[in-house]
Amino acid sequence: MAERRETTPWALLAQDQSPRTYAPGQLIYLQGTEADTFFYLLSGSARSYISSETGDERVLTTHRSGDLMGEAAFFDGCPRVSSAVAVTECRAVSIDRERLDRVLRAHPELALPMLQYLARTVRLLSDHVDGMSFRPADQRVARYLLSIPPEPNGALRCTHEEIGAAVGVSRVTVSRVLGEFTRQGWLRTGYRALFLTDAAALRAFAFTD
Amino acid sequence: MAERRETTPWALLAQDQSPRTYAPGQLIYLQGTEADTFFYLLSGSARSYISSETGDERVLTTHRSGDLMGEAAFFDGCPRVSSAVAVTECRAVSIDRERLDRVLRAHPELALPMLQYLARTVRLLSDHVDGMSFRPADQRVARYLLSIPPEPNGALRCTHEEIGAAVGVSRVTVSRVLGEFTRQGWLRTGYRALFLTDAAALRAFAFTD
DNA sequence: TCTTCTGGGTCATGGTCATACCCATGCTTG
DNA sequence: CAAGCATGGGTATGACCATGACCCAGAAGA
Repeated sequence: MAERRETTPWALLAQDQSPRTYAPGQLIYLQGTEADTFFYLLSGSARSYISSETGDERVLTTHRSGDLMGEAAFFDGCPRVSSAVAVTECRAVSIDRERLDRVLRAHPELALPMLQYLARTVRLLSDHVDGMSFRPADQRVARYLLSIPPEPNGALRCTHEEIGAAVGVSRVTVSRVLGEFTRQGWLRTGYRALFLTDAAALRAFAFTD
Repeated sequence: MAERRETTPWALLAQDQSPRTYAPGQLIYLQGTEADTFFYLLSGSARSYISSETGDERVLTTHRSGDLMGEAAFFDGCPRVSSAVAVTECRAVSIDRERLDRVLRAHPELALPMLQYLARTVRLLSDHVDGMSFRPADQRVARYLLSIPPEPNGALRCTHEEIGAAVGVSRVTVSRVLGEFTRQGWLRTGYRALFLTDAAALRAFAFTD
């Protein structure tokens, strides 16, 4: 994950393109709409999620600066499978077919990293399927906690609702599970923040059968 | 789906490669192992699935001739996320990094269809996540039935176990759901086969909220 | 300061589905 | 034709988790 923070190959895509700024909470693209562009996120973070007709949402991933967004739907030419919203203020350039063709013709070596990037998305989604098929709610929560990049002071800044949306359980269940973890001495809760006090134990729990 | 049956761009990958034959049930690659090749399926069909430590299996997709297999793990260089086994007798060529590099250098126009193919995999997995997050078991089963290519006589050749593994429910639940569908007059059951007697009604059920 | 809002904790209730049995049926092989 | 085995189907039980309801605490805004 960390190596993606280096200069990405996507810089070539963004050349001469003026980025657009998105305010926190602003929609970047909407599930079901035509995907004639994809995005290269220059700064900020954004969430992509799928939503049901009843309004339930399932967060697929949180994109950070340097990531691509919406490439999958773009490449296979079908409607967007997910929506994306800015979490923090974001700057992103959008790339259309004409531009991609041009850049890819000029820099064919870009194809491999793009395939690699798309493959990572496949892996991410496979993990979701694996989790929902085989892991109970508490393990899914544990794994999600371990996947969040902590703040400098070690705090995991997230609400129960967010965790629930990410792993596919209700807010209530998250609350119950976190209570259990606290009782085990694996974490401590602050206001809208969590602190792992025994990450090793939590990890052991998360990855046992 | 049907257009994939035409001549695929992957023929270029297979040139001068001698295909290997897999007997029905034979393992093609194993979840968790290193992914130093991927496969181009020339004939037959194969299933890819993820499995838990307890032996439960979740079928992700059934590959047919003309498909690629195992590209995702190959491209991001991590262990295989799924296993694959031959369903019928299969012929497939395996492509390693050295060969891919060579072909891609000679035919850069191959990159786009590969991106497109990988993107379809992303969509497929997103549908799995969507289904498991938002759809009850009976709708998932209905959708799966509608997605099976029927035999010439209209029969859907599948066992309850297969259906269950594909949509992530137990054999028992499949049995219960199919019983309900039969009672509704939407389908008729034969030995190891199903016949849709009112596909329209089933479709309506499958795609209502 | 008072109000409002959002996030968090907890309960009872119920739905959904897995598990573990059991039995029925129809291929299949000796 | 018989035995054997795999598949299909039924049922009771219980685990798991969502739902709706309610209350509380801290933050934010007037």
